[in-house]
Amino acid sequence: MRGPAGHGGRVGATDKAGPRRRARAVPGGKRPAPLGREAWLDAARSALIEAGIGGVEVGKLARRLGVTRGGFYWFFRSRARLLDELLAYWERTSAALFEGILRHDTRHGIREFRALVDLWLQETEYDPAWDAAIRDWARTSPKVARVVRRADDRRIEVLRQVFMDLGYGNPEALVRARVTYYHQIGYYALGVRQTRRERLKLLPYYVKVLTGRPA
Amino acid sequence: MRGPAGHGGRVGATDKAGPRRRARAVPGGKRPAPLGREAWLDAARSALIEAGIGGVEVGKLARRLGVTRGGFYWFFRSRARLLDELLAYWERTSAALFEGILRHDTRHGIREFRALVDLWLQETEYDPAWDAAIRDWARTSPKVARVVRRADDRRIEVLRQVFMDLGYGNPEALVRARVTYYHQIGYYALGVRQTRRERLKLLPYYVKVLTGRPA
DNA sequence: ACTTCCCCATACACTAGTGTACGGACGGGC
DNA sequence: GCCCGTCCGTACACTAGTGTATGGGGAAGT
Repeated sequence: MRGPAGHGGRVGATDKAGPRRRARAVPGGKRPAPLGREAWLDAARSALIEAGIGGVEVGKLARRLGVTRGGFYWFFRSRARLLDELLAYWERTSAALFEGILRHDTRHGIREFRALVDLWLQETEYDPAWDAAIRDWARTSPKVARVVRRADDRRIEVLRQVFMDLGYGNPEALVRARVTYYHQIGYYALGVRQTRRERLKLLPYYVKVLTGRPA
Repeated sequence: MRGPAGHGGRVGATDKAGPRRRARAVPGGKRPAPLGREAWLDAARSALIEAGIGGVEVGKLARRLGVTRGGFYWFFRSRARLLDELLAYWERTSAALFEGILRHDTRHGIREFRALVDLWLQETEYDPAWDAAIRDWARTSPKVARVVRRADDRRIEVLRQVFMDLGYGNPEALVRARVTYYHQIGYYALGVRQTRRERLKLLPYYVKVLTGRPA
C-alpha cells in the first residue's frame, strides 16, 4: 500500500520530543517514536521562515529531522501537497488570533486596542516571522496571495470595528485601521530589532498617533 | 581570456532594444548588438521581482534574453557575483529618491510631505515591486538585510526631518515618521491593489491621520 | 506466533541547476 | 589583410533536487 498521503490528523502543538537530529542512526538501540505528519509540517514551517519557500525541500527537511526522504512520501503525495497543507496550516492557526479580540460582551474600544497591541508586543501567540515568511511566499504565488489577502481583510475589519467603537466615523475608522495594520506589517517586514524598553518607551506616542487620543 | 567579469560600466536605462527573445536564432541575418552586463542585470531584476531570489538563475535569464549561458560567465564570474551587483544596483538606484526631497531651500514641512506622497502614489520613479522583492530577499540573507536596513534608516530620517519641520517634537516626530514609513512598506507588502480613485478619495484622511493636521 | 500495518532506508531514473573548457563568428585597429 | 578582443554556442562534469519502487523492521492486534 502506498499509504494515506491525504489530509489526516490535526496539527497542533508538537510532541515535545525535542530535536531528533542524528538520533535515528542507531540500528542497535530502540526505534524512536515515529514522526508523524506534524513533524514534517513543523519542519517545513521552520524552513519557510529561515530560507523562504525555495528552501522548503524534501531532502533538507529529512536531514533536519534526522531521517531520509523515505517516510515523507508516505504522508504526502508530493512536495506540492506539503506546501498546500502548509498554507492551510497557517490559515488555520492565524485565523483565531484576531477573532478573539471582539469576543468580549462590553465594547470599550480602547481596551480592545490595547489587547491588540499586547498581542503584537507579546509575540507569544502571534509569530511575526511565521507571518512574514508566508507573506514573502505570497508575493510570488497568486494562490497564496489570495489566502493572505483574505486573512488581512478579516484582520483589518476587526481593527475597523475597534476604531468604530472608539467613536470614529466610517471613512476615518477604515483609514486608521489600515494605517495601524499596515504599520504593523511594515514593522515586521523591515525586520526591526528593538529592545523591549525602547518599544515600551515609545508606546504611548504610538497609541496617541494611531488612536488620535492621548494615552 | 576569460573576460573581465568585474565591476564595469554603469547601469542606467536599458538600450531600448526592446524584447530580444528568440531574435538571436537567425544565423543568416546580421548579428544583433551584444547585450552587455546591463541586460543581464535588468533580467535579474525582473526575475527577482517575479520569482524571488531563488528564481534568479543563469539559465532562466539566458532563456529570457534569447541566448545561452555562454555569455553570462564572460560578464560575471559566478551567479553569486551577479547577485552582489544586483544588490549594489538596487542600493544605487534607491538611494537618490528620498534624498532629493529635502533639497529645497525652503522647508515647508507639509509641502515635503506631499512630495513624498506623490512619490509613492505616482510609482514612476519609485518602484514598489522592486523594493518589495529586495525586502523579501533580505529576510533570508543577512548581508542583504544590512543594506536594506541602512536604506530604511536613511528614509526614516528624511521623514523625521519632515515631521520636525511640521512642528513636532523629537519623540513624536520619530514615531510619526515610523508610522508613515512602516505603513507604506506594509501597504506594498500586502500587495494591495486599489484603484487610483479609491486611493485619492481616502488620501485626505490619510494625510490627517499621519500628520495630525487637516488636509 | 502470526499477520498486518505503520514508517523508514535504499536504490534507481529523471530533471535541472552551476561552472568550465573550448571553439568560432564578427568587428575593429594597425 | 591579419590579428585580436568581444561575445556567444556547445559540450562536459558535477551536484542536487523530485518522485517511484521495493524491501524490511518493529509494534500492535488477534
